[in-house]
Formats: sequence, structure tokens, C-alpha cells
Amino acid sequence: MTVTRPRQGRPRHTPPSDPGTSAREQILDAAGALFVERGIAGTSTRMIAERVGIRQASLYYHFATKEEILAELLATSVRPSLRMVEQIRALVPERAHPAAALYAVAAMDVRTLLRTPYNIGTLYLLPEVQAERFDAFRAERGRLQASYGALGTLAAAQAVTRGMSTDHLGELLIQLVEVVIQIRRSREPEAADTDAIASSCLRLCGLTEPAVTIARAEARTLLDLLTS
Amino acid sequence: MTVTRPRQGRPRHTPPSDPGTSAREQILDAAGALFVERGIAGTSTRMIAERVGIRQASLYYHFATKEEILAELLATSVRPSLRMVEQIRALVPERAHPAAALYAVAAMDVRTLLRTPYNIGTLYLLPEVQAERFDAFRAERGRLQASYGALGTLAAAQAVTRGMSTDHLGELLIQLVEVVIQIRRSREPEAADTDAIASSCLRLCGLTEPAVTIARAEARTLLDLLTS
DNA sequence: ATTATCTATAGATCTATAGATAATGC
DNA sequence: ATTATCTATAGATCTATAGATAATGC
Repeated sequence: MTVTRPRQGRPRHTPPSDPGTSAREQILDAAGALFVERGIAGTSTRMIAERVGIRQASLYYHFATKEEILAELLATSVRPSLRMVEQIRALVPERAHPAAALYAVAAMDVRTLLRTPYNIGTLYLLPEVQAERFDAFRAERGRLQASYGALGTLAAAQAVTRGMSTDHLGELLIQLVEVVIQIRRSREPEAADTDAIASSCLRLCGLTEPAVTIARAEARTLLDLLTS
Repeated sequence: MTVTRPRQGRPRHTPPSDPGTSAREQILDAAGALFVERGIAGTSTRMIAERVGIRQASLYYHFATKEEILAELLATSVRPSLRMVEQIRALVPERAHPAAALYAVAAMDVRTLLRTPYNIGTLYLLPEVQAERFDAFRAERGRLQASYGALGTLAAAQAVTRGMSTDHLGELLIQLVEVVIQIRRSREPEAADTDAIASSCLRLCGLTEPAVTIARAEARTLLDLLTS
């Protein structure tokens, strides 16, 4: 039984159910879930505050505007994927084949998108995020896409790269990985989904079935190495 | 020079720039463009009316609510794709190989999504469309996805279908085709995009490069036949 | 008479600010 | 004294309805 030490400041009208996390984080969690469920314009500051258990005006002690909450959510949402992809890319070509690296990146990305408490990947899809205000976020996402393109081009059969630029291949691969967002929306994800998506990335690059099998096995070793 | 006959009813404060189209259609066009650009909750009835050139209250003569406008837009957005896919499926297997049919469906769908005046495919992605209210629309979309799955399974290599159900393959294929929505958001689409996407669908199914080449050629014939 | 608009407005939001208050920390 | 909340509220929306009005059609 942990004694819940009351924090500083005037007490909330409803005491926090999770006194461990900061108010800021509680707001981000509540807003993230609501943005995903109802869109950004469809979520009022009152709804966010209600879910946290504070009054609407109290939000403004932590964030100046609703947009600022969104900006923070976006910033923390690509960063882990980007760090992971760059870590794996660094192993190519000395310690990993491009195909294995691509498989590993896709599988990790799928896993990350599956694990977020709410389906945070959905945020990318909302029209508000297209605004110039969020250029920095979209640039980060562009770097992730470029990494997919680069790995894909290295892994791909010549016949495929002859017909498609690295950038365009990156668009297709990231799109394929993000099917997991739609899956989470429409059904319960299954264990087999991760392999199905990552393997599809390799097939899209023109790899034959034996090559996919080899890359999958190598990627498993890579992933065990990275997650340990 | 066509004489623009004034229509019945009190004149608008701003005369319509396109007197040929019905008010209802003008409203749908304006709303579609705004929904795509700013989201549904982010678009007010006033904005829609302003774009049409009528007063906000006048919308309610044509539609009971904003939701009703959305419902109408959704209904007309999948229908053409669905009709086309069923037309092409009917040719399998007597008059077309599954792989050629899948290529043709993907290419047609991409073309349709590219041609809409605003990027209407974006609507599927908005959170409001997940509401029960739009079950009928999502069911139609599910039928489109099922067709992709069925064609894909027929076209696919055994090694692929062993690891993936028809439904899951459909999810991946429709997701791949809809990359065109993201492309339209981020850059000017190119002529080569259509083939790149349709070919990727076949490769994802495990087709080898020679098989892709054959299917592409057959699909060209099919498409010429259908669009004539 | 019918149609398609208009003006006006009620009532319900929504965001953000000002200033008060109830804790802890020193 | 500092912190994190609270209450109250201004001002700007937003949706939807009521009822008036300016056309065409018969």
C-alpha cells in the first residue's frame, strides 16, 4: 500500500486516480485518446479537462492552447520510430543485409504502433496536421519515410528500382506499415499481422520467397540483439 | 453565349458563378473540399454557405444537418469504385487472369482517386466516419476490400496465401492503393504513379517480375476494353 | 401557388483570461 | 512564497428554427 502524498497546489475537485503521473502527462493522454476518437476540432478543451478530472480553465496552466497539446503529442509520436530506424540502418551493410534491416524496421514500427495506448498513428491522418504550424513534425516523418526508401532501394530487385525512385518506394513502404493503424480501427490485431506486414514490404520490393525467408530469419536475430 | 436563365426562388445575395449545377451539388462540392481541407468538425455550416455564395441558414433548405451532407458525400464516393471492381471481377477467370484483373482494379481505383476535384478519399480517414451512423458506408467499403482480397488470393503465390487470409490480404492491398491519397496531399502526382502502385500490388502477392509484366500487358487490354 | 432564398435570432456551445484560493515548502 | 488548482465570465463562435420575401409557373 503506497501512501499517496498530495502534491503541491490547490486540490482538484476530483482527486487524481493516478497520482504517479504528472498533470501534464495526464492531459496529453486524455487529449491523445480524444483526438484519435473524435478529431482535433471535434475535441473541446472541456472534454479533455473532464477526462483528466480538472476544470476546463486549469488546462491553461499547463498549455497555452489546444494546438500546443497537439504539437507535443506529434513530437513524441515519431521520435521513437526514427531513433529505432537509424539504429538499425547503422548496421547496414557490415552487420546486416538491407532486406533483413527493412524487415526489422517494419516489424519494430508495427509493434510500436500497436503498443501505444490509443491508436496515436491516427493523428498523422487528421487534416489539422497538414498546417504549416506542424512542418517540423512532417519533416521528421519525412526522414522516417526516406529511411524506408533507402533501405528498400538497397534491398530491392533491380527490376523494381528501375521503375521507381527511392522516394516513391519510401512512400509505398511507410503506407504499407501504417496499415496497422487501420487494422486497430477495425478489428483486434493478431500476432501474425506483424510478420505479414513486414514480409509484404519485402515482396513489394521484388524479393522472392526464399529471399524473404532468409531475411526474416536474419531480422529475428537482429531484433533479439536490439531489444536485449 | 448562353443566356443564364434565373432559376426559381428568391435570388441569392451573390448570383451563382455556375448556374448550370444545382444548389445541392454546389453545396456538396463546397463541403467536400472543406471537409478534406479542415476536417468535419473543423468546417462550419457558415464556411460551406460562404463558399457556395448563400447565407448560412439557406443550407437547411437542402440538408437537415451537416451530417447529412457528409452521408451523401460518402455514399457517392465508393460507389463508382465498387461498380468498377465488380465489373472487372466478372471477367475472371473466363476472360481475364486474376493477376491482370487485380492490376486493372488497382489502376482504375488509383485513377478515380486522382481525378476527384478535391482529394475525397481523405474522408475515409476522418474520425467522424467511424461512427455507427455511417455503418452503411463502411460496409460498402468492406465489400471493395473483400474484392481486393478475393482477387489477390486468386492471383497470389501459394507461399503468400499460406501465411495470410483473404481478408488480411484485402486490407493490405486497399491500403497500398490508397497511398494515392497521401501522394495527393504531399506532392504533384505523376503519370508513373499508377503503374508503380498497381505493380506493387502484384509483387506484394508474390508475383515474379515476368508474371507482373504479363499481367500488366493483359490489364492494359482489359482497361482499353472497359473504357471504350 | 410554389420555390429558394433571405433576415433575425434563440440557445448552446467554446476558448481564453482575470483573479481567488487551498495546498505545500521554506 | 510558490504552486496548481478553482470560480466566474467576456466575447466569439456555431447550429438550427421561424417567419419574411422575391423570384418563377400556371
